[in-house]
Amino acid sequence: MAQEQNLTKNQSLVFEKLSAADGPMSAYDLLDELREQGLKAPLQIYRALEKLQEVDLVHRLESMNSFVACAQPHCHAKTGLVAFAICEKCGTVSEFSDDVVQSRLADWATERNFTPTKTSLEIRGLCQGCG
Amino acid sequence: MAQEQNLTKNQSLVFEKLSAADGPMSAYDLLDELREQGLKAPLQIYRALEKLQEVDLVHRLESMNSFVACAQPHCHAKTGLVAFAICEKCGTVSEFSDDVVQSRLADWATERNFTPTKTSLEIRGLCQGCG
DNA sequence: ATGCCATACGTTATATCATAACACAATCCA
DNA sequence: TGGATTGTGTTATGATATAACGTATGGCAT
Repeated sequence: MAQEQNLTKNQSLVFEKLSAADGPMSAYDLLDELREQGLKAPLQIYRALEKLQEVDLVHRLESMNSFVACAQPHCHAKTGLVAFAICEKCGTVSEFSDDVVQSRLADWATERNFTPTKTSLEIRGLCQGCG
Repeated sequence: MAQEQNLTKNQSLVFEKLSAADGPMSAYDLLDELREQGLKAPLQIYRALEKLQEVDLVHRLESMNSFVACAQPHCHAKTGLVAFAICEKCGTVSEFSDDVVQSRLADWATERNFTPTKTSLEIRGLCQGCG
């Protein structure tokens, strides 16, 4: 944390909105909800999101072009690999990580001299309540 | 296999083009290259891609909004989970699968009564030659 | 304090990716 | 034979993302 202290106005607005949401939001969702705070252009959102991803406060869900506030900023910055389970019915996103998966992937990369920069792991499906 | 026999004209065109390519292509890349074969609209491409994904001849790379021909249609249809390593410099995509990763994720899902429909696992980074 | 650098901001315009809606054609097979 | 399913073609539109430009702000070494 403490990172949250360093955020600029736009970054804070986006982060607060995303944290308050109960699920993922697209950049344009965020823009719509932040117009009354003075934000007017997509780039303002995308730039804030870019920074927030850099400092691990926000994750991008590649499979649905949207964004979520990180569930536990403190932990995951260390663990590296973050995975998501996304319910296609109710939209709930569960964030988790798995050391075994992580090390298997690290092994794969090491064996092939592949240098990973970012990994995305997303499971689409139906959650307990919706299954 | 044999599946390739059942493809329609548009599906074949898209699959052939994608198979001949040495890397991923976007839907609009495909459209540009298939105009001379008579394809004119994005939907013709997207519909073909949709079918090709259903029969496991093509994969979608979520992190880059593009598509690749499946490296080994016969095997992967069984294995279920397919992972990709994507070089951000040269664009090369390596397809692989890992039973351990797969079973860990299956366990996670089972424990939570989550019913997976599709999983995407993509590692961005630099390949051996580009690292 | 001055000048420089890195970072963020605001704005307009544009690029890129994807689907809705409608009408028509081909095929299967009950 | 006629209904269901799947594929097609077309136009229009929606949704997501970035380029390019200029300005402003804050740190910090001189």
